Amino acid sequence: MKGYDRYAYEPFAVTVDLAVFTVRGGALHVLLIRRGQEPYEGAWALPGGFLLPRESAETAARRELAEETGLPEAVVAGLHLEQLRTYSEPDRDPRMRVVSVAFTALVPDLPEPAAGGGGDADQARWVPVGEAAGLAFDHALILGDARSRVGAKLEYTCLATGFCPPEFTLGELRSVYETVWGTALDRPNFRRKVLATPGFVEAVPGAARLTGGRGKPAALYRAGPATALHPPLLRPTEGHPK
Amino acid sequence: MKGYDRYAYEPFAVTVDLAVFTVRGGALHVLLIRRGQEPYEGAWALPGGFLLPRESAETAARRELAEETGLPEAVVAGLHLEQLRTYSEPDRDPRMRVVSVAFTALVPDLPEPAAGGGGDADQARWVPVGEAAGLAFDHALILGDARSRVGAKLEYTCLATGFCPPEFTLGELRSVYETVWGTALDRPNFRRKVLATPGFVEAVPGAARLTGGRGKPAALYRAGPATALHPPLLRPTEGHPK
DNA sequence: TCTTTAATAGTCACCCTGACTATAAACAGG
DNA sequence: CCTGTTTATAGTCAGGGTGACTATTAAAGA
Repeated sequence: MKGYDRYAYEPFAVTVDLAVFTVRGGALHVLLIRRGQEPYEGAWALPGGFLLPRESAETAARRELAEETGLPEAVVAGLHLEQLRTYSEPDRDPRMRVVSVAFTALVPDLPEPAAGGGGDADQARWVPVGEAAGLAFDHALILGDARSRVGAKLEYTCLATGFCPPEFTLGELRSVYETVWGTALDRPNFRRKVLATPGFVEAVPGAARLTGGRGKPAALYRAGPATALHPPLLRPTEGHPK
Repeated sequence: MKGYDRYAYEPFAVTVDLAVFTVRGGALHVLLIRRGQEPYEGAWALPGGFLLPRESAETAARRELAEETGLPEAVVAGLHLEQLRTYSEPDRDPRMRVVSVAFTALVPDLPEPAAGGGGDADQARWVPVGEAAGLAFDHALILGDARSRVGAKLEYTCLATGFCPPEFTLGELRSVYETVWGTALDRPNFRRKVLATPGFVEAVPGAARLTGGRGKPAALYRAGPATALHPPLLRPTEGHPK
């Protein structure tokens, strides 16, 4: 706060931008909206918006998330939402100086294409991250940073369960890792590792899921109370031959 | 950017705050300045200041760091500086709405008490983190977050060398870990681990340090090109008995 | 000279991990 | 109805990293 009263300070516009991920059909998807006006009219962009006068960035991010996904407030309140970083390059918005606090969120595969509800976005859609090109502003950079962060977080936190419905099989959980990391994991080893981590998942007392797809029916699990993974679940040979 | 032209947006003041750490005499220290005016006049605070009109937060943070520490620009340009997170609670500053982007920096033990140079702070001082109480604004929260981050980063990155002078002994490096983590580490095991990680440190071709302190003279090392630690160097029993 | 301190070398057992094999239980198709 | 495919689950085995520990060397200080 040095110089607080000495420098003339410039007012900035402050926004939040959200990189909302889900796993759908074996591919990592991100929620994008189509811009309805200049600049970048017609281009796809990350959802987001201005902070209201008495809102923190976290509050604004959760509000925007609820508006864009159409999820009920109660559900949104329980979702994993995390500050990524703040983007403040002077020319990131061609009209004026905008500082944006970026967030990352993980949601299970939603039944509807999202954003039919209260959102005032022109159009909203889940897009495979590989196909998200030509994003407005510096949103490609933000998306890249968010993608890296999510991949890294899977290694040493339990938040992969955030991509899963309330009850899931170990196969579904493994497919989250395989989808985000883009690598295949050994089934028995993954199972051993997850079950050996106390508090990561807990078995559902009821029966096993029956005629889901092909193959032997799998047991159902719920997310456990743990948040960190010790020791971590490292992705294979991530450029570093272990 | 949804609603960009729909909501009336409120202008905010944007600042950077810096948690600058160093290891000195077996204790983790943080750089604090004494506030010269209200609010919190006379209280200690993290160094920081407003973004200039065409500055990014990163640029502003590095500029403030140079001003506060009195280090030459060339040195500051090479220091490790990392965004921590953005603090945007509406009432974090009693006068007006201020959004602050917080950064963490690691510096070697500086010869001078710092901030005699170009800084316009009332007074600047290195303070052991344990004795930093009654900080202005939400700076105690920021300091706590920064401290956690630094501790965690030591586990899976090489940035402990950022606390060391250009050439250092393994004992000095180990003392960085012990100081930040507050735990004792086994000497031989630490040595084995560090030397087994390619690119973490590299031996200095010259001779060993001679009459430093007591004990057998130690070999000198430099920071290597690696930035990540695979596998990580986990702190002992960090609540999770491995 | 003897003690203390720190650096360095080396040992050993345990556990985690990756790689792999085997069995069970569903479905698809002929 | 049988067979092949798919997935879940159980289990084995060797190698590597780690924690715990001992031993040796080389300096400073009393």
